[in-house]
Amino acid sequence: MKLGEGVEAAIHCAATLASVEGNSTMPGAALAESFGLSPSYLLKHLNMLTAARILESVPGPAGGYRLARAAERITLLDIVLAVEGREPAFRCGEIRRNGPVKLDASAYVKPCGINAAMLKAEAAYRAALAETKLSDIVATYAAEGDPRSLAASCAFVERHQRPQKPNPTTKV
Amino acid sequence: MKLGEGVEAAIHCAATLASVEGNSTMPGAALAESFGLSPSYLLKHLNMLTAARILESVPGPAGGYRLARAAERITLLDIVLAVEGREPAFRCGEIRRNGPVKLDASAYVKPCGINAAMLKAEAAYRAALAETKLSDIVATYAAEGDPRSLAASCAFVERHQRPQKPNPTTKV
DNA sequence: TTATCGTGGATAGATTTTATCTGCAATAGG
DNA sequence: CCTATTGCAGATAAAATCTATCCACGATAA
Repeated sequence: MKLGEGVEAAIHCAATLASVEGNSTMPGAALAESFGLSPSYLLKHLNMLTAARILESVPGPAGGYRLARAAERITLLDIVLAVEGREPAFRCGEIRRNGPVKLDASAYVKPCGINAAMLKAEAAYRAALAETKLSDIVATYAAEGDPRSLAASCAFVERHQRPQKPNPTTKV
Repeated sequence: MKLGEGVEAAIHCAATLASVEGNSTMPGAALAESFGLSPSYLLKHLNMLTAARILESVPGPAGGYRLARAAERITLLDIVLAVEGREPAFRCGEIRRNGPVKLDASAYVKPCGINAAMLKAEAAYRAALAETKLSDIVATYAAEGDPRSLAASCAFVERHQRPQKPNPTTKV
């Protein structure tokens, strides 16, 4: 069981974008630089977040990314599912049917108990992720993070964020 | 996020071995046949279970595998960790340090909040897995499974299990 | 018009997963 | 002792996935 590195990048980027003021945006290249990531590859993950309506993107110069809704309404589960996909980690192959004795399909109408137990555990995992909001991450960082790190992040955001024209159609 | 297919195979095999009487064993080839799996590959997973002291193996003709302890004392978590490894699914790459501004390491003594949140969710996952015992799986199967499937499984175990000499050193 | 930005597709290298085979050690039974 | 069966370790390789890069394209602010 393993999560791709994109999850870590996506959460960090989303947390950074939560610090961007108003409807300003931040270019993907700046986000990549902010965490020492490959820009081309990070865009793939940011794209996943955009497709999942977690981020909004603005093309053109002075464009970039911003949160699609308030950080209070974005959970870690939203981000993880957007990047890793919505399929459960445990996929039942129904190998119980593959024995030497072939039974009628009616013998397997009841769901596999092993699958049920695994999915139940995964539901607990997702519930825990759903409990943590992006705003919690940011708040914890602001409250407990090192002041130097905090100052550096704020300066970086300040330097790279770009104000947008008020746009009625995309306005929150 | 994905679990290997070996997990499903391992749990099914362990559940099957829970039905073996006394200290009898069942060969890996029989277990593979029981679920239509590749024998060579299944042995790899069974080996993981043996290394984790979940199964015991007996070499030689009339040898095979059996549970190393009672099914009541084996949880799904034991099996999942044995097969998939004990490392957490989310691995923090500390990308927060990789920005353009290099800070002293002392700025990062506090653990990354994102990592903490992800590991907390994973702890919930593991706790849920730890709550389910192998004996629960078997009991549910016996109580709710289709009688035909149940009968076929029992017959298969009956046919392939092999009694062992009483061995004081390995005795439970 | 130009330069900047996001999007999508093609591509390729690295890593992991899945699977097979072989030789080896252990051992029950003759 | 001999043989057949079984588990074990290692090499190997095919397949899938993850990571990473590049380029052509459309959008748009200045």
